[in-house]
Amino acid sequence: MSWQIRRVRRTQQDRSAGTKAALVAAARELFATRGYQAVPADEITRAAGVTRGALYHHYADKQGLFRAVVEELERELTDEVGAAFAQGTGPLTGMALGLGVFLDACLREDVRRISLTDAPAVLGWDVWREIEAEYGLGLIVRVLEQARADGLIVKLPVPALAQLVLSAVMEAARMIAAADDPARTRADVQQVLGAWFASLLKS
Amino acid sequence: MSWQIRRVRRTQQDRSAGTKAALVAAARELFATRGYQAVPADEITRAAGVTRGALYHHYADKQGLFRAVVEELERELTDEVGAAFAQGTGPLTGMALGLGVFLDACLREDVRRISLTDAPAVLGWDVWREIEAEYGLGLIVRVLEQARADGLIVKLPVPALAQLVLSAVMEAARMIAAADDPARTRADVQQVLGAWFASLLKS
DNA sequence: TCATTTACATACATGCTGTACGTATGTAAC
DNA sequence: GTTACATACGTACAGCATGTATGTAAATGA
Repeated sequence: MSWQIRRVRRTQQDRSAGTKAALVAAARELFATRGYQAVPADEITRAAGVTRGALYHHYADKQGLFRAVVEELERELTDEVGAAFAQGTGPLTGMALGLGVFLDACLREDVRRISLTDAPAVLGWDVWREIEAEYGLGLIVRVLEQARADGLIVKLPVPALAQLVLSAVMEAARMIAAADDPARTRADVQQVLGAWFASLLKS
Repeated sequence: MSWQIRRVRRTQQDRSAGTKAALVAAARELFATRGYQAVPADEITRAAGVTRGALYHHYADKQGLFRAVVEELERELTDEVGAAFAQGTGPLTGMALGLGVFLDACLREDVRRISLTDAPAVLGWDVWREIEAEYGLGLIVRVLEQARADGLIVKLPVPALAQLVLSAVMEAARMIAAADDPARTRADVQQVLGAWFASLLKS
């Protein structure tokens, strides 16, 4: 009988899930603070306690890992905003609540740097759009379609409207993040966006 | 008497201006078709008929050259849009004309790829914003301030409004460029933006 | 005309990515 | 349980791109 440490037997799925989670978590933190380009893959794997071999086994390339990080972030964000929206009594108050939660979330370093700054450039706008369609944009489209079905908003092409609203909201978040006076900037953009949203209402 | 080609004597300013122009022109074309990251500096200099030595003599780094390209593009764009705006009888018709010219211009490969896609990521949003403030954003701010001074539009914080309008217009251009049916998409976004702009008018 | 600065070329050092290949661990058949 | 295979990872290597250091030719000014 030996006292040597006996390696616990883990299933392959567990191993994969564990290292992938470690990679995504490490990458998320490093990308958030220093940006995609400035972080070598080697540093990510070291932080995750593995080597580059593991990375290139689970992901096609560095972009693949980045995409996994982006999707995790988007999923979280959409859940938060969706939950806030659901707190509202109707689509209108819901939109205001959702906007607030979103703008708050966009102050976090990871969201700012990864989703708002790097994602479109690293993945390309087409892939980025594809992801957005499933998360943030999808949420807005559903809300707007519901509101139009209820006869609450004017007749406008919903897909185009949703996309433009999303881009404006994201730009608003970037402005707040970069502003000298974030509180004032936030008030300004909320006023502008609020006026726009109000103009969508049927009189 | 020799038949050998005699090198014309050129001033240093001419030499510099010539190679810088050649570098910017070559870089502009290559960046437009394949994007900043995918184009090695060596390829640019070869297309310009010089070596990397010339590049690093005139610009601090590859980004420096990219920035020069971006500024040239922005200058041209702002001139075109500004001219279209001036054709209008008032700020309102001018805005419509300017929007049309801008959306057309954004279909060009160089504008799409360099200004709309790569610029923010390569230069960083802060530098990009700085450039925009001098060109496109500057134009919109002047127009809006004039319109407000004339009592034509409602009271909203102009800087925030201008920035959000610009981002929406740029996103509209990206949408058209990426669309399966550009004509229809263009009609849709113009309808949405038109409705927004109209809502800014004082009743 | 000679010294000095400017414009460029060449050669080099470094860092990062992706791949080829080797090894260890889990999994399934007999 | 042993054998055969698949999966998960580590290591070593090759290629490429950037930026810099250094050398050379052209222009400028005294």
